[in-house]
Amino acid sequence: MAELGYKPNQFARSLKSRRSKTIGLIIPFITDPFFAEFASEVESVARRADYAVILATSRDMPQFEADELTIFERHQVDGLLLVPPRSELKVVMKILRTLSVPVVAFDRPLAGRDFSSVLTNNRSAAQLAVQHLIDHGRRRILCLGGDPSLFTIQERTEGYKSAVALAGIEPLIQHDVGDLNTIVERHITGKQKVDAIFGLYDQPTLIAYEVTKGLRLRIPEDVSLIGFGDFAFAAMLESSITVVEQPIAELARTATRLLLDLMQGVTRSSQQIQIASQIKFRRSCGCEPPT
Amino acid sequence: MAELGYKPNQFARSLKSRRSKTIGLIIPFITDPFFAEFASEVESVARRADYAVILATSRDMPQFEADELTIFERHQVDGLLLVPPRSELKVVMKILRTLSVPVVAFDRPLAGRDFSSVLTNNRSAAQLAVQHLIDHGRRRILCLGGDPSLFTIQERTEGYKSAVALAGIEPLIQHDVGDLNTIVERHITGKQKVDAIFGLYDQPTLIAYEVTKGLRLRIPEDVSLIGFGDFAFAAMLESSITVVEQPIAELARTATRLLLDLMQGVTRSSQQIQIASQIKFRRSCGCEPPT
DNA sequence: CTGTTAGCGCATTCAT
DNA sequence: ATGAATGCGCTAACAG
Repeated sequence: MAELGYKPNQFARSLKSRRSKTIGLIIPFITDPFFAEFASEVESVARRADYAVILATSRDMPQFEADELTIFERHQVDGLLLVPPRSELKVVMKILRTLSVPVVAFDRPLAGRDFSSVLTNNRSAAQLAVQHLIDHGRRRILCLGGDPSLFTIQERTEGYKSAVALAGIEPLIQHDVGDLNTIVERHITGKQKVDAIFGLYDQPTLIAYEVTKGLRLRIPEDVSLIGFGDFAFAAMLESSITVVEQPIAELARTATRLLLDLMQGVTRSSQQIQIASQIKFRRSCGCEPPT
Repeated sequence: MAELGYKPNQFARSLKSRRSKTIGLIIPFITDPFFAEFASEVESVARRADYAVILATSRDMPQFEADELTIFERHQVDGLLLVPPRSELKVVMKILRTLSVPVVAFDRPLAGRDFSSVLTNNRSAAQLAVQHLIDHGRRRILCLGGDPSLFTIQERTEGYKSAVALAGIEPLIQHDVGDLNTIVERHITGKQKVDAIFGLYDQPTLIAYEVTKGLRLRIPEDVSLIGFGDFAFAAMLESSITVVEQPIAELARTATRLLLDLMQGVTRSSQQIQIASQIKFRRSCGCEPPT
């Protein structure tokens, strides 16, 4: 009979079943390549399970997030995938608790331990990366960039601290304060010259690279460089940049599947899943990677 | 009374009103910075008008697009914003016509002239950019990269052709065929050396830059460079890259507002809107831009 | 101007 | 097995 062009009405169906076949996705910025790839995978997995994805961006502002949560509440999403902003407002947590649908936090945990989360090993991966710089004989390692109020930046910074502490090296940390170009320039030309830089995310990594090259210093000979987080151009640069590569697609698929499982009652209890990031060896650390 | 925590049920409301307060957004790839910024603005404008955005990615495959359209149909989106894939399948056009909601095409037009669209002046902006290279005294200008089956690439290529034709210069076009690195290398070192490159989108522009720098040629002295489409790193590179800057945010806001107007019946007839891209002068073309 | 009611289209129950 | 009836929660029409 469907040949007569019968189309079930989703509204009526939802009214009855109380399910919208929709999941909500809240990320800080869709223009950040990390979150863009995340969103892309979420959408792909969700659609295969016949769920539509409603997108919202929080700009890392808890108030925005709260607004979006109420929108999702109105639209009756069946599940929620979100990257929590830096601080969890009471408002937000309250909405999350009243929201009667499964929630999975991505990239950053949610305060309460009763929420599921899918994270990567920021701390140990950062430690390994910095350890690698030390193995290359580096002793003055600058830890560069990042908003220290973000969970991931905090964790990576801790990893850096552990690595240098183990080697008896004094930590040297410059988070996002003022102009990174100037900061980098000061540290690679001053009397207390730095011989390696660990970029806490893609932006400072690239700045470190460009400033160094611009001052006619060699990478990795004069300054060795590793960044946290891969980015499209890292491999294309003349001295290709060694990075900690986060398995974004796998993280995203895991998070989405976990959410779908929770929604279908397959999994009941909340889960904290951690997936390891790996170092992607290229030239900037001092290794000659296999081609 | 709402203090007792009354929440209207969107399903029931939609069942009655026949409107979902939802718009559908189909883009080729959310991981493409151009479309990511587009999506970001769409979401922002839509939310201010109290509409939720359902995201779908077509991967530039008409079949994917058709699938997504049927999903949107089921979810009863009130309007549709899409970047049409290269060729319009009959299937797709048929669905679009049966879909009884307003449709706005973005970045690329839809075959039928009865669809609204918001585009930029790919052709004339490209022509101006190439003309600018010619004004810098360049005569051997390589037009590089891009899928020639895409509308935007075709238009930009036409702009290039017009500019060189006016100057009596032989066109030299290499679309995406094989390894761009090799192609660039051959063209800047061969006997028929190229003295300028026009990148048709960000990727080939950056490849042109890196290959040139890697071969120790100077930009802009040896090779002058302009790219179509700005990208985050273009301004950060040592020889900052002059680009045709598309007003993405404005394009996106215009498209979304047009869609909202169509949905609310404010605007009835379909509109073709074109917004001009501007050249963003930096160093790679040979200009010394004001700082 | 406030209060009651019918019906949106589906899914589920109950009767046949 | 197939078929008729009820209600999901809201909105709009209508009655008091």
